[in-house]
Amino acid sequence: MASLPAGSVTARDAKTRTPLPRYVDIRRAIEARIMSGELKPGDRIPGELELVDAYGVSRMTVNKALSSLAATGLLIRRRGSGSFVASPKSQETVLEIHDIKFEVEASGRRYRHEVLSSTARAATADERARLAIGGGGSVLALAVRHFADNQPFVLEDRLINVALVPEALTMRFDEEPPGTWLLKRIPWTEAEHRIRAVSASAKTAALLDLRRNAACLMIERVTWQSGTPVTSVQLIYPGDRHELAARFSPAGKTSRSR
Amino acid sequence: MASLPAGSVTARDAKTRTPLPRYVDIRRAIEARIMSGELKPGDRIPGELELVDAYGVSRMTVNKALSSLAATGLLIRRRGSGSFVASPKSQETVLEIHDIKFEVEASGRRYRHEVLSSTARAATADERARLAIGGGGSVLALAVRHFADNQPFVLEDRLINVALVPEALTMRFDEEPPGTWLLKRIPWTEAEHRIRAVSASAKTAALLDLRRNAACLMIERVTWQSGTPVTSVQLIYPGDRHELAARFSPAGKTSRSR
DNA sequence: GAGTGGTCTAGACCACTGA
DNA sequence: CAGTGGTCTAGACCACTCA
Repeated sequence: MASLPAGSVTARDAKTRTPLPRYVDIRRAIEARIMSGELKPGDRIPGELELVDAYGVSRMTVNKALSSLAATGLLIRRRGSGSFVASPKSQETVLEIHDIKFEVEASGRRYRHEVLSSTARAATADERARLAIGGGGSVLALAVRHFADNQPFVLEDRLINVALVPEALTMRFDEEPPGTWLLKRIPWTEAEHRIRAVSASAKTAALLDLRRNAACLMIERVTWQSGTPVTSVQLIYPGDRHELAARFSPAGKTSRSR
Repeated sequence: MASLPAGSVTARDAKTRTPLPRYVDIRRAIEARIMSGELKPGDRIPGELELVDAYGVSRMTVNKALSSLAATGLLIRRRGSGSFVASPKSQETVLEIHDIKFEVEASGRRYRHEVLSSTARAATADERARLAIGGGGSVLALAVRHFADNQPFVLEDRLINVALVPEALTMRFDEEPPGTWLLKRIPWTEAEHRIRAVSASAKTAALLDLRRNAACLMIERVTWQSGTPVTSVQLIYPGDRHELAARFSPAGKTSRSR
């Protein structure tokens, strides 16, 4: 362990309940050097062995600190050459998209939904494109309206891949909305979200109790299970009654949604 | 090392370039058991020591596999009791929000911007609220219009905390838009995004070359550096010309934006 | 070839949960 | 109490990069 751990024995003994793990200390120290501008994008940071000396810990511990910094995109690590401060190319944020029932109830309002239509049929060309399933596939198409305290909250337009979830055909979805049911029923491995703003069509406006052409937030999501499409859903929220919020810090995975 | 590693020596020797790390093997195996429905939300998965036996690896390796599953939210780990399959409460997705110049050029279009106005002044009450700075703070308020191939692409309305970034006052931002400059200049530690749909005001519509009341996607972002607000920006995109897209798989951090 | 990061091991001590 | 996960160590071998 060479000489003494050089300067920052850090605030471990500052009577935190359980002292911070050493790797968190180290991670924060490096973060701070980046945030302060001492280390700029592209700069090389000390190698693992140097940090082992500097902090008096084992290499695994340093590695854990650096790996977690790399995982959050603050560092680029290159085997054979070193670790470098990443140049921030984008703001990343974690969007947490909740189940609608959960979302409504979390805001203290009463949840209710109604199934507007439910049709099992061969997928149209358009639907095959949305779900990315081959020809001959059949789908269950559902339209659902969700309410919060009796006010229309969101319109749901959903396709379910019947080949993968045949039980869906026997469900009526009047107790539990299809999204909630599917979430419990089928674990997903991949999801793709698209978010955009659209003007309410006459029909949408009527169902959501809006003026025609009112701005709406549209979220489209396609969900796969190991490459097989499970479901595709289009959610239309009244623009003035809903927002997506996400908070993100590269250090500690935080996020809040509403 | 007890008896032989039980069954799955896995596909390590299946002539992949570099064989998969063992912890990835193990992570995938457990993922598969969750995806297949064999393990359902709330179920307890084998303890680390059992997995050590089952896979014939050291405990650190098992720990790495399980920790990464916990990090992506597939598992809940509780010291003293065990690891459990998480009940998916939300769809999480990583939204990658790029610098506007980068975004436009990535789509193969020519980028251009113009500064519509630039004012340094004491923050109004409203602005103090947006930026969450105390009274007496002063801000640089900027309005910028961004173009893609000479078509209006997005309107930017930005406040910069002058106390933190005084150099901003001397910048004219006609070479480089303020967002790009700030991103390089000030590293951020926290960001909050709000996304909603709004109708274009008369002024917005004129600037973006839209009908009045056209649906627009509005992204608001506040950025902090260790608790101090850096900048707040409001971006208004024409709803029919822009969408946010994000792809996410819990296993391997992927995401795509446009 | 020296230095880097990626992975792995076989131990260890601890804090916490549950019976 | 025995079992769990969280952390840590002091080694090790490897693939890779760069001078």
